[in-house]
Amino acid sequence: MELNELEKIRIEKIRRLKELGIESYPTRSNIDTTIKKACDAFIKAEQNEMPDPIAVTLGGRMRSLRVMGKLAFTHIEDSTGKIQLFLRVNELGEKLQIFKDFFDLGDFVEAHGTMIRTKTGEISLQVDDFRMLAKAITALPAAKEEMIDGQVVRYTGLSDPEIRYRQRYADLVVNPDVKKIFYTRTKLVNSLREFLNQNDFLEVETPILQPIYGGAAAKPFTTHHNQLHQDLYLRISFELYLKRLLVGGLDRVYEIGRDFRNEGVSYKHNPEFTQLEFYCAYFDYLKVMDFTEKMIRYAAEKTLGTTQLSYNGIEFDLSKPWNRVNMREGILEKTGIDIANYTDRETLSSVMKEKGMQFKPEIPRGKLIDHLVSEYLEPSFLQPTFLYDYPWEISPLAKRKPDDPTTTERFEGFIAGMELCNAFTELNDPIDQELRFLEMGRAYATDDDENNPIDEDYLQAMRYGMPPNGGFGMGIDRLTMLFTDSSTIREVLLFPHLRDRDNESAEGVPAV
RNA sequence: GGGCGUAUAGCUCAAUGGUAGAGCAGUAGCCUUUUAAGCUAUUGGUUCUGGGUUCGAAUCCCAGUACGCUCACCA
Repeated sequence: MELNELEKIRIEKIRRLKELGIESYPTRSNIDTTIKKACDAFIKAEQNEMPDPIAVTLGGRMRSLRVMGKLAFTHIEDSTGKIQLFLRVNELGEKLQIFKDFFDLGDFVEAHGTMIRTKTGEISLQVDDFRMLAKAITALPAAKEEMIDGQVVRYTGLSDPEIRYRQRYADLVVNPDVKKIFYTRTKLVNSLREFLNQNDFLEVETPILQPIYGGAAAKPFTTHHNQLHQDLYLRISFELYLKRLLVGGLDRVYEIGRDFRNEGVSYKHNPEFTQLEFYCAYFDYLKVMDFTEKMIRYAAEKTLGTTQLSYNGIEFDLSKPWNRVNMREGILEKTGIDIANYTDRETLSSVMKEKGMQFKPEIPRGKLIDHLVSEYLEPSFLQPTFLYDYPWEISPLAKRKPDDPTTTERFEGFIAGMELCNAFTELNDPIDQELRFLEMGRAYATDDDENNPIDEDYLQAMRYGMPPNGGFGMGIDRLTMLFTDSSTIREVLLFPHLRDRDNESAEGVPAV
């Protein structure tokens, strides 16, 4: 490992401390409370006429340091807050020199003393003893502000996005807003769980390693089980396993977990992402719509304390009902094309060409419609919107409308032009399902990557009888983006996927 | 995958083709109520990598790598 100058200096300090009999990484600490608890107790005690002195042992990371001749100030930080340590020669004698010589920003320290207020009124710990808990060798980026010519110059501690994502640990220490995003994310997930649990849903865990992948159209990651000599896929969705559970009599189930898709990375795509899926017996897609509105509203109230959100300058209110747009009507309104009049690929593609639209000419009808939606509808869905009634060709797991077998009871939810969720009245007819699987196989026969093999066992499950039910899937990362006003998915992932930096094995291998 | 852009000290950034700098951090010294501490001095560079042009390259050209934006792809 290559050490820079600053790191060598700190290693030398560790060595010199050892000579003085001081361990830089002791095994145990003697901390007896958190910074917040100590401050709260002190504030409470101050309200008495003659408060008793409060003695505590606190621990944390040194975040600021001001050393003078015979005294020193430093702020230490734990996950509950920050407090100033006040170190004087009066209490510490010669030991103060140890602090001045060997303690640096970033070190974890422990300090015993009495809670006081300094002359400026700041709650502080007047230290009578201190210890190193863990020496930091690499210096944290310095975060400071300075007045230059009347302008506040902010030295952002760490702003290079590459280092921020690759060394998220440093990012979290230095940039407090980052920490806030992940607290919000966890609160959001907790609130969704809470809501589903309150509605009698059962949380379950289904296989991530799957012999047949399905439930979505996406390229999978593949892997191999050595002993079983079996190729396996990382799941691209939970759908087919969760619906098996409805056959088994678990009427309301949900799972929150990771999906993996071997596809492009973008501001709203990461190869692994967190999904919420639920399935509810005896629901149809209209009930799922209502339920979705309630759930997301609940999540906003619980997580943010408000339903008024702003994303990328777009204001929206989750307490209001979402807009509902019928797909056929929506497309007609935006493009003048009534897809009901063009029932095959050729006619639809030729009218689209007449309108001067750019698209791959060979794609099937379903994908043409999908193109119309993503090109002309999605970007206009800035306010929360359900787009509903999707063509059957692109919805192989959704039930057909009773009065129109070419259309399925399916909707997707959008906010700020971004797809957030996808739901339908689930197809529970095993005979139709088999036809649909066969049809999919034909449609994608030329496209190897998306040619999902037929899941015979899933059909077997359905033949035992699956209750009518409504299902729902939502990207948790995207909802977190909306809740934290983050412009890219990487900001809401602790460790977003990045390309290998120094991959020796990749060297000299020509790009395929 | 395409286009555009970025890469310089630990961090944030400067630098007409002509000696590679600043602030913060660091180091040494002074300093008993600081919190942007202050004052004095000072260390620190494979200018992303590899080629090329040139008397001379951080700067211009070519190739590569990583990152960013964007387009394409993506139920």
